[in-house]
Amino acid sequence: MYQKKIANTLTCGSVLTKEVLHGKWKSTLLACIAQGIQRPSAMQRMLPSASRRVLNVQLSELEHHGLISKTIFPELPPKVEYHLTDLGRSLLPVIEVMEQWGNAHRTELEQVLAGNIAELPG
Amino acid sequence: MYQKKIANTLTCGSVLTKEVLHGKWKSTLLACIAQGIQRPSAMQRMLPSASRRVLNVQLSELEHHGLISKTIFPELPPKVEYHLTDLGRSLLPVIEVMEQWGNAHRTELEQVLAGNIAELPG
DNA sequence: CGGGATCCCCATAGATACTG
DNA sequence: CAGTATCTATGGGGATCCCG
Repeated sequence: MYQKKIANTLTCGSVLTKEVLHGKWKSTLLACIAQGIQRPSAMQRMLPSASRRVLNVQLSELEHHGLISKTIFPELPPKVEYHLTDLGRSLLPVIEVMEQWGNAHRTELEQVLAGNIAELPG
Repeated sequence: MYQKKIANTLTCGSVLTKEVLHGKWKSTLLACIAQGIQRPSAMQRMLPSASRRVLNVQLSELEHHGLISKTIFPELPPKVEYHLTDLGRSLLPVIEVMEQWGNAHRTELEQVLAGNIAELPG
């Protein structure tokens, strides 16, 4: 048996995950929702540097990807809440790992990424 | 003490990590190198759908970010090898986690991502 | 309050061709 | 074999305005 090139299993999975997290605010949004920030206006207050449109776009994508669910309350004024789905919840540990690696190497990384990362939320 | 908005620790780290992995082929390249595929020509054979230029660009970025090191052998024909740095090696478990999540939910994800993901290496 | 629609910029990355 | 220069296309994301 040949070594089957690169372990497809290794590459593909991470590509899928990257695809799901692809978008400037997605991981942040998931973190927000996980913390109980469920309404669009609250998220916007959380992330002042993100435009409303982009938030909407990315929330739609997250919803479409099955990571979050959207509840519309037919009230006045309008009210919307987002919640994590099981799939979304299962992604949290992954984000947490990325989180920890990023924090562990923050010093080195910020030096090198300087300029690319204008505004970190914090 | 107020709750300090969103846990900065949670968001920032993952943003840094995402930034480092940002690029179509980066995680794949890291996986390649980790598996002992160290020469550009070999990587290109591995990833026929990636152009030479893009691979070079992304390898440069990885190098600049301190994840890999580049060794140039002053021979003829030219020979170059890339190796993981300690920082790069430390990122492998993270990729592995992303990998596993992606594989675990492959079925659901591929349905939804259909179209976005044209060609998975595998 | 929540959500489009439109316009515009720029970074990513593909194709191609050329140099050491 | 390795790397670079141009040109181009695509799409992510910012700003702004308007509608339920």
